[in-house]
Amino acid sequence: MITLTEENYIKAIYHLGKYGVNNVSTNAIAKEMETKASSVTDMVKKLSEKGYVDYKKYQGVTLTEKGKEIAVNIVRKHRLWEVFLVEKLNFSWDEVHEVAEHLEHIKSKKLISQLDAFLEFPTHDPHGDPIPDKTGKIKKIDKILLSEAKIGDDCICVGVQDSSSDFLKYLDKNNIALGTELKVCHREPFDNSITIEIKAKELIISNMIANNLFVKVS
Amino acid sequence: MITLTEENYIKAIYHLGKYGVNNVSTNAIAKEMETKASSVTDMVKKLSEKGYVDYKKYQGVTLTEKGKEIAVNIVRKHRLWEVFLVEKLNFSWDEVHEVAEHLEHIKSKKLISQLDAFLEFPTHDPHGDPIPDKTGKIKKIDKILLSEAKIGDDCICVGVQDSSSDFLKYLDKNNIALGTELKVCHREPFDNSITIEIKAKELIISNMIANNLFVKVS
DNA sequence: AATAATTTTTAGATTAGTCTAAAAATTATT
DNA sequence: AATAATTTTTAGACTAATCTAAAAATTATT
Repeated sequence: MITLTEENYIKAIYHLGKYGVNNVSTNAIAKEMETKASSVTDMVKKLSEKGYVDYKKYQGVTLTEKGKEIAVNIVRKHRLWEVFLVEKLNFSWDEVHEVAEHLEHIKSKKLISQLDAFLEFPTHDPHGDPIPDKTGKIKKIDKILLSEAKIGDDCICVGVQDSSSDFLKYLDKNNIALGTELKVCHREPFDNSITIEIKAKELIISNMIANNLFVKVS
Repeated sequence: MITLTEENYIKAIYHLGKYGVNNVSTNAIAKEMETKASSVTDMVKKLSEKGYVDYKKYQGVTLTEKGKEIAVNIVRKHRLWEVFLVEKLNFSWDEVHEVAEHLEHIKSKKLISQLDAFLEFPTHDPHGDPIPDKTGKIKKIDKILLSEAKIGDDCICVGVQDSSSDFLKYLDKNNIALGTELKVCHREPFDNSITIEIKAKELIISNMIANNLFVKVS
C-alpha cells in the first residue's frame, strides 16, 4: 500500500520534473513539500525501494513508469474534483485547490469513473489544465504565454501558469476568465508591460501577469 | 488539530454510546476499531487530555459536548456523501459506506454546506438514517423494527439497522427498498419468522431479517 | 587545482499510533 | 468472602515520518 505522504512526494516530484528537468533535486523537493532535505532523503530512499523513483545518491530522482502512473492518477483526480467544485458546488476558481488537495487522495475507481461521467468527461480543469483520461493520456493544447504573443495577435485565454488565489482574484477583478478574448495592442519596452484590448476596453498588464496567463492565438 | 485516527475513535465511541450505553468500554472500542485494548487505552487518554471524552480508569468513556459535536459532524458528512454517491453517481446503497468513510474526513465547511444545498438538503441517507443539520440537530422519526410490528400492520420501510452489503443485497433481491409498502400477515411462533405481503406477493422472512429492517406503521 | 560554498546524506532523537506480554483492577462464580 | 475469569492498564518495543546537527559529496569561485 501507498501512504498519503508517499503520494504527496510522488506528486511533488512529478510537478517538478514535468518541465524538462530530468533529475529532481532533494532541495527542490524539500522546498515544494515544505520540509527538510534530510526528510526528503529518507523518503526518496523509501520511494526508490518501492519502485516509484530512480535514485542515485547525490544525483536526485526521476519517477519510474510506476511512479508516473501514480502521479498522473492523482492529477486526474485533483482536476476532476476541481471541475466538480466549480461546476456543481459553485466554488470560484481560486477556492478549489485546497479542497481538491484532500479529495485527490480518496481511493475508489468507481468514484472517479462515475464522477468523470457525471461531469460529462471534462477535458480541462477550471484553470485550463488538461485532465488526464483513465489511461493517463494527457492531451496538450498549443497554448503560449501572453508575454510571448506578438503585437496585433487576437487571443483567447486558455489557462493560467500560477494558480494562486491572488493571481486568480486579479483576473476576476479585471474580467479575465478562461475563454475571454483579447488583443495585444502594445508592449512597453522599458518594463515589458503590455496593453491589451479586452471587451472593447484597454487594460495595461505587467509582464508578471502576462507571464502567468496562457492564451491561444486565433 | 484533530487527527484522522482521533476522529475515527470519536466516531466509534459515538456509535457505541448512542443506544443508552453511558460508559463505552475499552474492549467495545477495540472491537469496533479492530485494534487492541492497549491501543485503545492509550488513545482514550489522549482524547481525554484533549477534552473529547470523560475517562476514568477502568470505567470506560463518554463523549463530552465537544466530542459529541465532532462525532455528529462526521456523521453528517458521512451521510451527505452517501446521498451524493447514490443520487448523483449511481452507486447502490450497499456500495457507499466504504467510500463515505474516507470522504467524511475532508475538512471544509464550504464543501459540506454547498454539497448539502446541491443535494437539496436531504434529511435521510440511503439507508434511512437521519442527517444531522449544520447545528447538529438530528430529527428522529418514529420507526420500529419490523420484528416488533403486529399482525395486520400496514408498514412502509424507512430504514435498516444493519447496513452490511449482504443484508442490503438480500433486500434488493427481494425488491425491498426504502419506501416499499408491506403488510405483516403471519408470525411463526417456532422461529419468529414472519410472512409479509409485498407488492401483492407473499414473502417469508426470518426473524433476523425482521430485526434489521425499520418500518413505520401507517 | 585548491579552497569556499552549497547540497545532500547520515546519525541520532522525537512523535503518533500501534503491538505483545505482564501486571493490576474489576466482575463473576463458587 | 475467596477464588477464578475477564477486562483494563502499564511497560517496553516497533514503524512511519519528521527533525537537528554534523559529516560527506558536489559544485562554484578564486
